[in-house]
Parts: sequence; structure tokens; C-alpha cells
Amino acid sequence: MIPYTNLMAVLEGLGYRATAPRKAIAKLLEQKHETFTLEALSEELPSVGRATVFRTIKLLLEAGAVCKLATIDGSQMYSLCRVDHHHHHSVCVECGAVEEFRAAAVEGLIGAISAEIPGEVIDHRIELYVVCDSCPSRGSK
Amino acid sequence: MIPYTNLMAVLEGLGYRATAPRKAIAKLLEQKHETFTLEALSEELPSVGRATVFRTIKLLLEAGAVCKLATIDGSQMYSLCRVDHHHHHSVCVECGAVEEFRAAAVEGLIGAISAEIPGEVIDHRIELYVVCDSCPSRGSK
DNA sequence: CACATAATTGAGACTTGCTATCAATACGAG
DNA sequence: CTCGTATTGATAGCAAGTCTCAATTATGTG
Repeated sequence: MIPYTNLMAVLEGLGYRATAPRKAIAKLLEQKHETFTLEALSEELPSVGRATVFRTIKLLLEAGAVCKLATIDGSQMYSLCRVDHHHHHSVCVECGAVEEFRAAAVEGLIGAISAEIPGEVIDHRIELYVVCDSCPSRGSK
Repeated sequence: MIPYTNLMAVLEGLGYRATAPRKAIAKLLEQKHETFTLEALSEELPSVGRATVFRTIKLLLEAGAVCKLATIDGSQMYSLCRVDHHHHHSVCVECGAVEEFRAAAVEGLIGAISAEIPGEVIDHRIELYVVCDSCPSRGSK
């Protein structure tokens, strides 16, 4: 299965019902290439109740189809995952565009650092904040 | 100046007055080797108003003497910085103990990744989640 | 040291982001 | 088509943090 191009299928695969609100959310998300906040998403879907938007994103988060990221100032934002393996994100601080990357080197580095710090490393979080090529302050290359 | 062993001096250096509430907060923080939440900190200092605790931590955050971290589930926590250069954190998910590390390799890696992703990397966030040696599920080594 | 004054404090109202409740509704297996 | 259960949405609630403003306190100056 190509995992996250069909969010409704992901939810149905987990036994959730295909309701109209969920379909609307899935459809909107599949077209999103930027980070979003739950509040903003809810505003884009006035026909769907706030609580349902929040609940559905939570389901997708548990399913691994959506990631929760931290902004540069620490607040929360979300992003659709287009790959199903472990990955990290680079986020444009101006437009919110998200890229997913998987650098084998990252995992190697984590391993190396693990050896140097006390305790057992069980998880990690890496986020890069960028200004993307199409944003004004860079000019389109 | 050894930067963050004397938090009150940091604040005074920035022109802030040495008030009793600030001294109490500074003294408590200097002894903390674990992450904390603002709420918890406020509870530990019943003699200081909630708003003042929050405001003072915000000043220390701006001064770079305190860092804001994300828990493994994305919520916020804070930690005293004991070094004044760029660094990252490893946090014990059980007891909250924080270690600061600076791996030159990290910066090298970020540089290498920068070359591979579109846009200009302007900042990054790396956090390791560990179970430290003195926590029950590891046993003290 | 006493004063003037500007910074600071604290109680509590408010905001923001998210979760829980529960009666009404809609999905979908049979 | 029918029924049982999952789901919905309006709203109340909660957690974390900020704002307001009158009262208080630190500090430079005389």
C-alpha cells in the first residue's frame, strides 16, 4: 500500500468508518504541502465541527500519517507525512512548506552520540528551520 | 563571567532590578538539574506570584540562561543552561534529568544536510530522549 | 538617609489550544 | 431496510500562559 496518499483508506484500514467529515478532512490534507495548525485547519472546514477536526487529526497522528512538529518558538504545528519510514523535517519559517528527509548519516550520528552520553537513547527529534527558495527573502532561484 | 551559575547577576547585567521574588527564583533554579514546567516551578515557590514566575523565566529565556525544550509528546518544558555556547539536550523521559552536549559532529552533519535540501537552513533543533542510568528501568549501573 | 520615580509585583481576568461530555445522527453489516 | 454502534458537534471544561492595573519596592540623587 502506498501509505499516505489516501488518508481515508488509512483510517478505514484501522477500522474507522468513512464518514463525510472525515472524507472532507482527508481530502483537504492530501493537498497540503505546508504545515498547519489545528485551529487553521478547522477554519478551512467550517462545515466540520471543531472537535471532529481535532479528533480526526489525532487518529491520523496515531496512525503515523501526520506528524506533530515544533515551530522555532516551540508552539505546535502539524504536517502530513508522505513517506512511511522514519524521517525528519525541514520547515520553511516563512511559508511553512515542509520537506521530509531521511539522512542515513543522522542515524549514524545519533548512534555515535549515544555512546558518549550517559543513559540509553530511546528516541530523538531533529528539525531544521529553513527559508525556502521560493520565499521572498531568498528570491526564487 | 561564568555565565549561568548566578542567574541574578545575569538579570542585573541586563538592567533588571534585584528583587526578592527574582532572587528566590534564581536560587531555586540554580539547584535544578532536571527539566521543569512553569506550573511546577510556581508551585515550588508559593511565596512568589504565578505571573512573576512566568515573567522571570521569560526574561531568563531571552537572556539565554534557560532553554525551552519539547517533551517526547510535544509539550513544553524548561531547563537551566549551564553553558553559554550553542548546545543540544538529552532528557531522561523518566526523571527529567537534563544533560547538555555539544557534538561538533552535529554541526558538521547539519552542514552536510543543508547542502542536500532546498533552501537555506537558518536554525535547528535536536533533542535526545534517554532513560538515564539512575532510573529504575535501567538500574543503577 | 529620605525621597521621587520608575520598575516590579500579584490577584485575577482573559486567551489560546486542546479535551471531555452527551444527546442526536449516520454508517454499514446483515 | 433495519438496527446497533461509531461518530458527530455544541458546549463546557481544562491546561498553559499572558494581560491589566493598583499597590509596592528598588535604586539613583540630593
